[in-house]
Amino acid sequence: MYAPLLAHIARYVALTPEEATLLVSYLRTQTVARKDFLLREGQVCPASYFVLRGCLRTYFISDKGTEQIIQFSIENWWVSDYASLATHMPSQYTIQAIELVEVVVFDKHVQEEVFDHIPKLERYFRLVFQRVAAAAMFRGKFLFGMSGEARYHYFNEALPGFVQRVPQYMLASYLGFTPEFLSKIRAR
Amino acid sequence: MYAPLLAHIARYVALTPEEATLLVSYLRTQTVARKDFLLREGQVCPASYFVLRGCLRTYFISDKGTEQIIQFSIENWWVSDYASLATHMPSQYTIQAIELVEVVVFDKHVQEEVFDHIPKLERYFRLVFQRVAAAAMFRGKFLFGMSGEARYHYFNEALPGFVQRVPQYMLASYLGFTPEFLSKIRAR
DNA sequence: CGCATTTCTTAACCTAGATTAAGGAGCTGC
DNA sequence: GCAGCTCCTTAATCTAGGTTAAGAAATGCG
Repeated sequence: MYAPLLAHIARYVALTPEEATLLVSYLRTQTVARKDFLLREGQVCPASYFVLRGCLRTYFISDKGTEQIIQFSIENWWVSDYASLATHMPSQYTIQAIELVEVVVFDKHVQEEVFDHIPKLERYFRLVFQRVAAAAMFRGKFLFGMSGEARYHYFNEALPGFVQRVPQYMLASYLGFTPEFLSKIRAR
Repeated sequence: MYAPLLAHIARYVALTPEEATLLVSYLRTQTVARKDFLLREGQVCPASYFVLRGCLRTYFISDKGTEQIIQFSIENWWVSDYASLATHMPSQYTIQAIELVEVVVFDKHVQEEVFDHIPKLERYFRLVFQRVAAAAMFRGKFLFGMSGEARYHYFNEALPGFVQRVPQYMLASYLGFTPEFLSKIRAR
């Protein structure tokens, strides 16, 4: 049940069996049905989530009422609204399951205790977030450095399985254009 | 010289005087003249930098040969190319001073030793990067959720001093449109 | 299995922002 | 102080992608 998370942690830091057991005692898992929500706009984000299985999307509602996806989260990814988590402000984002999803829940109210007891996890999360910082830079390059059509082709070549896995209208939203435009690209 | 950095760290973790002295012994400062570079495209990024004074921009060269800014870094910000730092691959970005800049240099080759000796810094950086993750989500909302003109007005109201501080053509690049379009917005 | 809903495609028309060109204002360096 | 460079503005024209509408295909549920 927690094996994928422990394996992921092991890539960065070596937990002793005692530390692993202790960590697991603070965690729980949650299953989210397709189309169900991990976080709804207006809620205070209560936890960080590690994706064991499935795919989630994080989106907000634009002024025009459309759903603008800013990230997908698949297996071995951490997902949350970190601003809401830290400040207890209501979130402006929605995190929804695109397919049946299973996550490990790392509740906010246990996080400090866990870090106190297992300081190695500070390092683990520092490294995880450092990759997030790198990915943010890359996404900037991706969005600004390529036309919409170029972004689609790049993404399709880099992650063909993923492209098959999500609805086209969601992919279009994430890539920054409309479903109609994506259809036009694909028809060329 | 290092007081702003130590003050920034103190917001997140309490270092003992010994830890602070030890940390400082691993650091150095660097002054970068206006228009000079902290990192050039093609270099392996050698350090993380904390901005003591001044402003830097991180950009890449687009296919059209234009400079596309993905971030500015002002006082109390950490800046680097985290992908290059971690992987030793040549960076695809350039980090350049917009005005005279002074930074604290946290060299890659001392980082592990520093974290070993001062584990509290793992927490400090975890918290710093967690804010970076939150900022990345916000930037997604900002870029996708507003028109170019709305982005300019929002930014101008949120950070008027900053808008005065950087050349218009750089601001336009960061906000995702051309200098001519920015002139048009301002003329309305 | 049928029907309702969701997803995708197509195309005509529209527009936010890009491109191009030209010139003025401000700044910098000698 | 002036020449050259950098920055900014203006406007005509163009285009990448948006909007709107309609309908087909796929999916899901009872």
